[in-house]
Amino acid sequence: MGRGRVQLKRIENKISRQVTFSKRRTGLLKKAHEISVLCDADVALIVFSTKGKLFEYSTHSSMDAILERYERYSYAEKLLTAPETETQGSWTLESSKLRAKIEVLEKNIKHYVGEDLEPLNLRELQSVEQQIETALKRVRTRKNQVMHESISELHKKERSLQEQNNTLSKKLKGNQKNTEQQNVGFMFPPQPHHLAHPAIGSGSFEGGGAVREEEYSTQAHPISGTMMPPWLFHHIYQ
Amino acid sequence: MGRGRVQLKRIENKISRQVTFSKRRTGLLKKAHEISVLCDADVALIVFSTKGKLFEYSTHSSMDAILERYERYSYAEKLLTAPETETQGSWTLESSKLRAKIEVLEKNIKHYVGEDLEPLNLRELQSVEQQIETALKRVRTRKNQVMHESISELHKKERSLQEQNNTLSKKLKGNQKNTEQQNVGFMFPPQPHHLAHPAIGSGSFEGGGAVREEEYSTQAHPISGTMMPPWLFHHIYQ
DNA sequence: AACTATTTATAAGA
DNA sequence: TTCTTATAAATAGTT
Repeated sequence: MGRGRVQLKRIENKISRQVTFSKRRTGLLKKAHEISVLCDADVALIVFSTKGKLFEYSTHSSMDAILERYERYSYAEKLLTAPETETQGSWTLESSKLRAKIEVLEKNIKHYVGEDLEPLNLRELQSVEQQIETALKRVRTRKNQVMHESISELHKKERSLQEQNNTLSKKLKGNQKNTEQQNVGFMFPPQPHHLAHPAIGSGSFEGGGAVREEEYSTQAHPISGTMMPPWLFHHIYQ
Repeated sequence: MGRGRVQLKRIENKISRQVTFSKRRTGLLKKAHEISVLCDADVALIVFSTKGKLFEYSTHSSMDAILERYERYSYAEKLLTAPETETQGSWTLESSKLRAKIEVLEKNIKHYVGEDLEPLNLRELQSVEQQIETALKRVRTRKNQVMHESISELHKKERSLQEQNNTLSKKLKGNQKNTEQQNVGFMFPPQPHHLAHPAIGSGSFEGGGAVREEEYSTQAHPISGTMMPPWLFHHIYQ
């Protein structure tokens, strides 16, 4: 798209290669974002320039989440694809046993992941459904717990800092009664990384009440409302 | 690009969402390939459809290589994923590696079943939750399908039996005009056990319509206000 | 799965 | 880089 066709081969001129890279990278990230929004897909895109600079885009569920999902998804396939070219005699037997076990485990996983459901009858489907529901409940419970722990830890930290703050403030007042302007406030220290999530780290979260899971899957975009498109946001801030 | 602009928001119509996904996915993969060739970049693209199907593209240096590079580049914490140090090729898997795989699979299953969640952090928990939700949707969709199939089959049977019944009834009337008391009705044969649900056997349900997957996640109650008892409702619509 | 009318992306030039 | 513009490509809506 542009003036003149383009051959699908490496652009030799370094400058125009760079320019093209910059333009197309923008376009690619944009399109990745578009398909993820329009079609409700999970997308992860990683691009390394020739020089080794990284550019990335990923749907709300962070890059790591998607990569993890990818690994899980492709893991089974890899195992299945792993060909049987056994040469060693001594451990062939044991090996085949292990393989059998793997097969069983994989079938199990497939059902948990909602694949290969065709052969199941109604009763079996219901059983699987029930199991999955239980699992979901457990996962949510655990998530809840983790969040509450984080929150109360933060509260604790907050209280302790406040105390310290007050103490220092008093000392300061006692020491320098004559001084007019006094610095009383102290900054909080930086939060540990795993708590630095915009929705969790910042206020606006009710620590007391029950936690509804929905709030976390719908990751509000921190900069929505600004002039910057989300696919660019990544380059700059992440 | 096309007839009419497109709003950057989820396409609500399922069919056109799917069509758009298919088209744009092709385009996206193509462009990913193009930039990698033209600009000599390393690209990894992962796309999961709404339904959880995986599509991927990666430059010559395999997906794993790029993901590893990514992980190296960005500080990485991976949990469920085994480091996968295997060299590709036609070689044999050693027992110890098989064991390692089994371990991973078992860990995976445990997570799907909602066990061993303690070591997972918030992000990982969310990822697991999302996967389980997807699985649940799939299982329910499949169950629904099975039930609809059963129902329409029963309707067919019912019609055919009714016809037969009528035919026999007519014959009987013609044969024995003089007899006062006549047995006209015929019993249905016993239903197969898994279908012997009181409300399914009786009419009042439209077996024909296609079932949209969305109906199961959005808890809309399409038939509230009908005569159908809630327990059946649950099976069919959830 | 094809067909087009349009919108987008982008190559080249400045 | 950024802007402009001519043109190639992608694709939304339709059949």
